[in-house]
Amino acid sequence: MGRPVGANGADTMRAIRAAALKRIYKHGYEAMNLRDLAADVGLRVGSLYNYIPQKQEFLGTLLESIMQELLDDFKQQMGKVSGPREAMQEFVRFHIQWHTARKEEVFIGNMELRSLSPEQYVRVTALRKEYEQHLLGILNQGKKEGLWAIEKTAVTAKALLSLLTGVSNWYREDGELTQERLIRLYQLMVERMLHKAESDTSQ
Amino acid sequence: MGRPVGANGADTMRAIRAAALKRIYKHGYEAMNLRDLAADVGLRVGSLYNYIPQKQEFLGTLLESIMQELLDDFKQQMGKVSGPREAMQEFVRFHIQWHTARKEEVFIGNMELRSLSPEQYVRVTALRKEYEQHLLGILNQGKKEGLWAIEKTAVTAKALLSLLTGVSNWYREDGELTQERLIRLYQLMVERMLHKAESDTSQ
Amino acid sequence: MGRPVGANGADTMRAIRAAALKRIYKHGYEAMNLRDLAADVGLRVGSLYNYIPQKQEFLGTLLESIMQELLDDFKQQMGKVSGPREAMQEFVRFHIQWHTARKEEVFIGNMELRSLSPEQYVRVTALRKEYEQHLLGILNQGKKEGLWAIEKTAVTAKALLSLLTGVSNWYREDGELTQERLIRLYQLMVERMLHKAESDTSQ
Amino acid sequence: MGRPVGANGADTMRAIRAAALKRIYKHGYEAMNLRDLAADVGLRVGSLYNYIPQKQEFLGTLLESIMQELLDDFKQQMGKVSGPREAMQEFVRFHIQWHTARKEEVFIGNMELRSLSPEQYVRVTALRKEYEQHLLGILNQGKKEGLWAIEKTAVTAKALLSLLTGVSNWYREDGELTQERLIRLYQLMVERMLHKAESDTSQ
DNA sequence: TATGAATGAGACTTCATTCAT
DNA sequence: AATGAATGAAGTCTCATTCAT
Repeated sequence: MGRPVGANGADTMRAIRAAALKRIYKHGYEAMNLRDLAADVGLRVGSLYNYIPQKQEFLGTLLESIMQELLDDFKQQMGKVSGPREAMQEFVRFHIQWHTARKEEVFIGNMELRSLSPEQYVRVTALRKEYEQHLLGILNQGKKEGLWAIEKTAVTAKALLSLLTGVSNWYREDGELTQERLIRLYQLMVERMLHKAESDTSQ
Repeated sequence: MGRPVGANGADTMRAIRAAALKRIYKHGYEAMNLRDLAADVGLRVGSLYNYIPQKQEFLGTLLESIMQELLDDFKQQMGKVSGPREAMQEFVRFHIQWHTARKEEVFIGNMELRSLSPEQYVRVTALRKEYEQHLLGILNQGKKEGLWAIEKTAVTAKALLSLLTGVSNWYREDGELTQERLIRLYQLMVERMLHKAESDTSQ
Repeated sequence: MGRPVGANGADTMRAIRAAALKRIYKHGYEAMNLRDLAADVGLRVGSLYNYIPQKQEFLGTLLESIMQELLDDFKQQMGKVSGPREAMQEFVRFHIQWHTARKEEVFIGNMELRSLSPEQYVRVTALRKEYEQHLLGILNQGKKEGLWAIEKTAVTAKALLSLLTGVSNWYREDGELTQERLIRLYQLMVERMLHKAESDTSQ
Repeated sequence: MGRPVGANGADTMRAIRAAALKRIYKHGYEAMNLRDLAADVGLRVGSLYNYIPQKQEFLGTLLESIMQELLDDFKQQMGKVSGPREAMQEFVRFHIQWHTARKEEVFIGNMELRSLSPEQYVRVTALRKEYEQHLLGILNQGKKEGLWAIEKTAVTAKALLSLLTGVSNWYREDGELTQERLIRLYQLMVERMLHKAESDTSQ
């Protein structure tokens, strides 16, 4: 009992977040119990409550902060691109980089929406939509400029997000495929997907 | 007590499966409790055990049967296609049809793998791989015939599956987009994605 | 596990109520833990939840039913009295009888109001007020008929209730004082308290 | 950290006592948690332990000091009365004054006896009995002098205490009834209650 | 003195599961 | 087959209390 030497609240909070991320990623929010989570960071379960108000609340803020970080990183990195073509290439690069580097965050950000309370759900999905809007913007711009063969931008946006996000499901950083090559492959696929070919019979 | 009029074992079993599907889809396997599931089909929780052995076992057979049905349906429908081009178009059609018609099954077939016991996991993922192998076969065939610009078939297969499966995340049958048009749009995208364009600088 | 021979829901429910009454009486609602309560009736704590929804809910319905029984008994027993004098004598008798026979109920009905949720509190105190109204009615009637020296009926009603209810705090049925004599003593005191004496200088 | 400007140990201790009084009065000793109590006086829970030894100990000394103050005040104020009649009038006045001015203390002094440890219980109830003895003394004196119609002084003492103490349950200082008038009303009631009337059929 | 960090005990509650009827 | 009654394990959460700083 009492305060152990070297205890530091901010560090512990970060450790809890990291441990929770891993556990939720592996077995899901419902399957993560607080006793194990506490043990991961060297605490007893009661002590967790010095850091989180409720398990449910914790999930909400976790997901919200993940989406917020994604958005922040995105805005920072995408500031200086010029045309839609370059923007799309950059989008692919950014999305894949983030979704391979932050695989766990991304996964639970997609999977655990169903474990949120209604209020939390609204907040988190609002951030997701904001991100999607950026992609839609690029597509619309390119379509307006006549660059791409896009039938319905809304569908294309959904398709692109599925395509790119799927990477996090199978890509392993320690595999033979380097991240740079992975990005190049996807940039190519996307380029082709959007390309206006003569053979197109669309519409 | 006693058997109510009109009750039929097979019907009840089907009702349980359907109710479980809905509940797992909405809030996950862990969040589905047997009391509620029983209530869905007009039973008390104890009576469920006349139909299922254990909650965990039940999940395993549920997922396995879903994958098995997918495979069976696939084999039946894909029997008569000739070349890889036609095969790919058919694959897109089949996958989207199944993934929109059986949205709940598909979703939990992807999401609840982590709730399986190791043995169950092996069995179910084996079926998933078998399905993926069919797609890989088509891609390899097309590549061999020089039809498509494919850098790495493994990556392309993963990419295609993400792309197509993603449909189930957002498509609503009651929306303005008909299923036929949806399929056509995706067939186009896939065609373009695989298309060997002159401008391609790949490899 | 499973259903033991001879288990019967209604009996168990009654036993739980009785055991709870005793425990709350002795140490208060907050100090009553469900493990002990369950043990009192030969159950494990989880089994309690086949009978009660929540500890808090349980308290609410317990108090409500106590007050309701008091009211029901009161109405039944007081049906046939004629004038206010007789009514008052009967009221004293009834109140003391009930408050000595049902000492535990009475005590927690008074003490645990503070442990109720706001909604529960409203419901229970409404019943208490209804009971008090009956006493007020008798007092007003007697005052109208000029029988008694009552300055403020509201104050007198409160005073009488304190006086009579207090009995439950100290009276022991196994003491030397018989219940009949106790009642007689209080009837006398009340009679004198209300008596219009010549020496009265009031008003 | 460190001692805030203007803080004073004795003041803080008083503030804690006052805050505890309010909380225990409202929801009971068990329902008062030290975190909230600390917050009431602008402290964190750990700091409380610079003032109190244990929650349980604290309750004991609190109740003991309340009863001691009651006794001290009583002795001081009742020193100079002469006969039993005057003494009784004074007793009523004193009791009501104290029980309306110190409503919270009085209430918890009555209610939280059950939360005391056995040793604490003995100490506090000894003080209560001492107070009751004073009332008994007055009654016996009056009975000896043939002033009053008292069947059993012990019962009458209990009855009087219930009657008078009950005031604290409903009297509001901001109501229409002044304290002086309240006292007068109760003095009258008590006088009548003890009065030897010709109509008395007792004994 | 005050605080932040920790703990252990124990509370309420949920739930899959069993079994006599 | 269906139900009511029970259980044990485990989960979330609260709280008095301790102690290094």
